[in-house]
Amino acid sequence: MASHTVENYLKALFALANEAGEVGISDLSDHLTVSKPSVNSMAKALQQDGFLKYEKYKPLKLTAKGKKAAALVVRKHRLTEMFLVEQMGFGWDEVHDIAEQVEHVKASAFFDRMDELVGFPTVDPHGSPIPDAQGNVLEIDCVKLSECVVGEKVSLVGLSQSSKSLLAFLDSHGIALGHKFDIRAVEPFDGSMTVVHEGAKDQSFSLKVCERLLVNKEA
Amino acid sequence: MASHTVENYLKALFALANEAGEVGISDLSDHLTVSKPSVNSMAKALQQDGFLKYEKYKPLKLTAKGKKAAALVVRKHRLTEMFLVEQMGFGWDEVHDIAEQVEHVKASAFFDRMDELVGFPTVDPHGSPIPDAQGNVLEIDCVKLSECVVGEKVSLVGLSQSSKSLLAFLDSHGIALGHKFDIRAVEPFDGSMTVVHEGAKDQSFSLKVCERLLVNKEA
DNA sequence: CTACATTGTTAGGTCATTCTAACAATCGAG
DNA sequence: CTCGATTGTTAGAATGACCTAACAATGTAG
Repeated sequence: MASHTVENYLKALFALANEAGEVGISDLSDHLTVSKPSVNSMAKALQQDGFLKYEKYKPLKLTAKGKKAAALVVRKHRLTEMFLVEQMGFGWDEVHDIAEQVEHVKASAFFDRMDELVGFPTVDPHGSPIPDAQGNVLEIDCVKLSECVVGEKVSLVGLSQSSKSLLAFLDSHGIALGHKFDIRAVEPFDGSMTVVHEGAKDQSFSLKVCERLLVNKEA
Repeated sequence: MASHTVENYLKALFALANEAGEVGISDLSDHLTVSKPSVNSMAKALQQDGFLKYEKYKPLKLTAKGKKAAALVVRKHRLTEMFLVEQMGFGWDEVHDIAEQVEHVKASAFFDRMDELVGFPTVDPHGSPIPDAQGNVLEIDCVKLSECVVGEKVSLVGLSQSSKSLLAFLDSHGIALGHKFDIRAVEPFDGSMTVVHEGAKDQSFSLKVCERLLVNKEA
């Protein structure tokens, strides 16, 4: 089985490919806070093990094997997050760091049982899809709130790059997954948006926030 | 914090000291299935970090710091076992291997929450005491069943060196922690014992089994 | 008290993972 | 197209954890 370290590289590769398309050595280096030469040599090792297609000066590409291995780590991570929230009473802002560690546990029975106990969820507490046991990821039909226009009614289905501070922001504004928003205004100057939150009070979000909120247009 | 490996050495040192008193390099080497030179150099490293008192050719001795660190790992292990049985529906024979991995998770909030959810237990599913958050271990008042004599009434409070096969044996004989036994006979030839199990049916156990059953005489 | 078995130590080497320093390739702006 | 910035690569070394081979100390049976 892949080491702790290898699993982290795979996970990073997988995540970066999903949001940025092409992944370079530097991207990984930044994301994992590891030097570029380290990434370089790991890339060669991963290629050796068939996880990665790597050619000098070319972007890194996970093979099918690599994608599957990565997806299975992501599965463990997200099932853990779900379990931590649903069964252990943690807040959605607390679970990432714990899951980051628990995901490296090998015993698959552990995760299968979590899956069962939380009722075979398809998304984690931040709305990210949970890959199935074969490593298949169900794509979620959503767009960034920032790409929506005035008059649209949308509901929050997920977050892009959720961070502790984003989650804290959402909590402090009473926002949770599934909430509905009517888009009232988009400020041309800075891209900030004014919306009606759950048919009740008006709120205004900066572009930075709107780019992180993934919504579904069939509100 | 101590690495995964260091935690395993500490745990082994702790366990061996509790059952054998003196711990030598070879004991650890056997227990961890690692070569003696490896143990030797790790001993020096642990000494360097203040976990161990080590002098050439002398038995290994955990320092107070070492004992505490070890106890905290044991705590995580045993809380996990308890959680796996009580909250996740695993059998007592399945939890050791999973806990062996989960115990290395750093996030203490994770274990504190387990502790809470299973009601702050003092012993794990095999009757072994769970150290408290400060690393103190409550000694359990018990003796081996093999040390008891005819006529005594005892109850099972724990197991010594529980293994998958011992647990399977107990399961197949319907024996669980808390069950009561009246000692009917002790066979002088091989030390096997005949007992009345839970006031009902007679059962006979080999010496090997009796040495693994820890009982309390105030049945 | 010697001899052998057990136990522990040293020396030296491997592998995974990381680093820094120095250099090379690529790409975009002008 | 050339220059400089960015990005990627090589070389070389460190660290933690492990190994085997060879040797040294210890302790016990006779």
